[in-house]
Amino acid sequence: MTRKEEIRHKALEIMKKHGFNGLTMRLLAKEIGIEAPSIYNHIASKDELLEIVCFDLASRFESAVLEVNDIYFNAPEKLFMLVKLHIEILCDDLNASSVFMHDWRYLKDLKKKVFIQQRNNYELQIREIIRLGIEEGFFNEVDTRFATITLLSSLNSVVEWYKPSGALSPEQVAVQLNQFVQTGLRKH
Amino acid sequence: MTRKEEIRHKALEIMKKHGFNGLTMRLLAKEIGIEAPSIYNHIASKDELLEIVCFDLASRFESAVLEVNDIYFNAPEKLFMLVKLHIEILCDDLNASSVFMHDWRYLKDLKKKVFIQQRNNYELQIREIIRLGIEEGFFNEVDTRFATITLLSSLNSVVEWYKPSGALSPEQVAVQLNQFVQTGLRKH
DNA sequence: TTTGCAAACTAACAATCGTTAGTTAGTACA
DNA sequence: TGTACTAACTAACGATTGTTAGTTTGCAAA
Repeated sequence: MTRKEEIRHKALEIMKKHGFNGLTMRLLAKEIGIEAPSIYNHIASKDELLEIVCFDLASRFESAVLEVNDIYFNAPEKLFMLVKLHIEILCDDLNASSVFMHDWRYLKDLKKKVFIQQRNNYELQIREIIRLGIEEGFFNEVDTRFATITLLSSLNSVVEWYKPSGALSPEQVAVQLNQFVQTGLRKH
Repeated sequence: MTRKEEIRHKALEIMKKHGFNGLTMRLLAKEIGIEAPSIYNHIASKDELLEIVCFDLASRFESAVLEVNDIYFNAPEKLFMLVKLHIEILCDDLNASSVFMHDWRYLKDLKKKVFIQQRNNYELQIREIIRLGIEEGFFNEVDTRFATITLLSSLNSVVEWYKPSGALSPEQVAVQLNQFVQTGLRKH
């Protein structure tokens, strides 16, 4: 692992724990074992650390939904596939995912604007899957925006509790979440 | 509205927009039309502003779940009642709710510990409702911890999109959310 | 052996933060 | 009128922040 990678990795760890504002360059440096200004031999700014995480994950989510819309055909299947990919991405780096969820709001004005736009686009494509499901007669006639946001919140909660050391694989979590959002708690 | 109330109200507005760290006493003062140090004639500290919001809401949630467990009898009914009360509390002050969701992590060590404990207690009581629902044969045999966290995430997402000026009342939102978590997206 | 570069260092700057001290103006009440 | 209190003010403190400038060290290539 290069120094730059080490810095990014440690920065994510601290950000997950203390939030973006709780990450100080002096603390980050101390954890690595160097002095704060030395960090700037490897990265451009503190903001950059946040931007890279946010936009990297955003683009991965975007790829996922594009993939889903390319291949799978009916809406319940599409949704299941999306849930799987979404959870897979989240669990791939839980520190990054946590920062992505909580700290994107500390992006600077322009970057924040772009980020929100990407996120909205992701949401729109999920809405389309749900709309399709209604059209196909598989889903209840819910408000698609409402359903999408609620769905995503359910999925994203994974970053709050998932432990790689636990019993469930990301795939298994996805199956459970898929059941939750598709069939709900009630038996029938 | 007294000055103190005005300060708290404006502080919530700023915190919702910029987070706890984005709230500075100078900005807060400016928005009110006084100087920063004057604020301290009315409040003890910046931290206090956060603590009051967090613990006020926490205790309201706790009351709600106690009320539910006192009165209503079967699990699906209990759950519906809880969803209604939860959404009602969230929508009562959306600024406060947003801060409650995002900024509790900036509570100081001891306060944070107590807060997490209260939140865990709330979650535990909801788990109990779900466990009851499984026992009664109404709910699928899900992992109760998983279900509770997922459920709560769904409910809490309301603070991200609900607008009092919109078409839906909190009650109507609760009905939709209840349907979502109990019966899911799929038709049967 | 010399040169060049990567990556660390020390020192410090300018800005901003929450907060305190000390003071002043206005107002209600004795 | 005199007194006490509320709520504002100005000035400033001490700490912390991200970051820059300038320097030093070690190593690899010429």
